[in-house]
Amino acid sequence: MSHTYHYPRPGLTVDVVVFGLDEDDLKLLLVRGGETPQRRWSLPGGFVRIDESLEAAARRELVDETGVSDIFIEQLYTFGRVDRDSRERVVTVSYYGLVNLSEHTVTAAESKDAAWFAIDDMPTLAFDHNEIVEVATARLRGKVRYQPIGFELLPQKFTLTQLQRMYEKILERSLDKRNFRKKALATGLLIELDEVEQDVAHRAARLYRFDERTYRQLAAEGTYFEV
Amino acid sequence: MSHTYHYPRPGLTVDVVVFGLDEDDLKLLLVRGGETPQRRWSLPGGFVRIDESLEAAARRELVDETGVSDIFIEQLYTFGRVDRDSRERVVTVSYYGLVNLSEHTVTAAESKDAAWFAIDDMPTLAFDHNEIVEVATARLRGKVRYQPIGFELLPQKFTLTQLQRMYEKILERSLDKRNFRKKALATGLLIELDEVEQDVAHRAARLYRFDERTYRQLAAEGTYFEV
DNA sequence: TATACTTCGTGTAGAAATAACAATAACTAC
DNA sequence: GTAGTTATTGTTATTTCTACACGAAGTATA
Repeated sequence: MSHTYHYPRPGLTVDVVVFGLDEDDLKLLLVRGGETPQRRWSLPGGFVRIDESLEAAARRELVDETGVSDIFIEQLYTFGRVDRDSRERVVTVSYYGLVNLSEHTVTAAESKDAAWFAIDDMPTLAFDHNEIVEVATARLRGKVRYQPIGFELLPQKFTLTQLQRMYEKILERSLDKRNFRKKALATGLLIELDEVEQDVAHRAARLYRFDERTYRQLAAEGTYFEV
Repeated sequence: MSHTYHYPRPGLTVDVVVFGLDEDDLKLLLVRGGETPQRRWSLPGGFVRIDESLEAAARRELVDETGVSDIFIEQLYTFGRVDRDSRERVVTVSYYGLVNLSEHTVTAAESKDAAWFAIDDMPTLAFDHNEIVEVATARLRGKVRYQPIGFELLPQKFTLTQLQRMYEKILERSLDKRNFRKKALATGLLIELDEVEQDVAHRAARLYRFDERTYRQLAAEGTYFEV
């Protein structure tokens, strides 16, 4: 690694693909700042400062541009095509994040030109952001099969039907109810609560919560979880 | 993404973790340039130029520093801890690569201060490079289970025993011979050749080669391969 | 040319995981 | 109390996985 380097440096940014789930759809958080060419919608993100880590930059930009804070994020991929931004050379480190829309009300969103879009009804984004979203979607689909990250999309207390719907929306196929419940419970990662859902016009379903403690134990042993 | 940005920019480098396999071990390609603090061994890598893609930069640095060219590489992870290089802020995009040591003779290596190290007998590396190697090893172990990338580590023509040894070295556990062979053949990704290995002091094993054509077809359909 | 040595190549049976399938129970709304 | 909606639960056939051992093929050498 040569340290005496005097050439111009590529710019370095972070961009965040935030997935949210509501009763209907898997959604994506986009912003429309004044700075993007053609005022296109784009992913929240911005330049990395000299004194902050990549993840810190991603969280900072996310709060600044959308008001969304304290969510699960994870690094996705780094995009560095020379012409990905027509104005100048910029390399971007992308992150993806998961939120449950019911508990995380994105209050600041509207006023700041941020909005949720259904994932299969998205505008053309600025730069290569559509490509980043595709990579993020593929990663989510792949990862959800062997790591229980999907819980980040649900409220703390959820029903097995909600859990199943979540998987069905991410994987884009329907799952057998009885088999799904057997497998989900067999992971040992669900804690059955003494509560049922409220205000439904039919038999109320039992509520469960994710067992983080057991998860961390199993994860440390390198165990896999599949659904 | 704010475009009017006048703060100092982090440096941007690439680093490559190259795995090689010989009869004995899984090995790693390291360099000892004059520029690293304490003249420690480090991963081949260097600054990204303004007019080249990340992968191009990784390949260029790899050739320059080790003479190794035209190998399989894939992006791994981007490391951006603020203090990962004590001299200045540098973010590095890491790649991992796979070569078969028998066919790829690294001629230029010795003269350029490059050498192969057995993966479980490595020196302390410069910067956070030991951490990068750990992430690369974990990725390789994870990935080899559901994508047939391991073939990059073998010569074009190989025996089933060689294939099995390769998996055993990567996964660090022994596999059952009969079950392994059944599964490997069942993937449909092996082409049986009309040749056997040469110059062995015992019954010679049949040679196979990897069926890239079939692989690409199956990969396009999103099929998984497990061993 | 026989004998020792090494690796190659192969099948089966029990266990476990997976996939397909529907009827009754609980509760709400009217 | 009746209609409507969703919750909850078990069995069986199929597939996949795991454990396990021996004769065949070829080389080396006495």
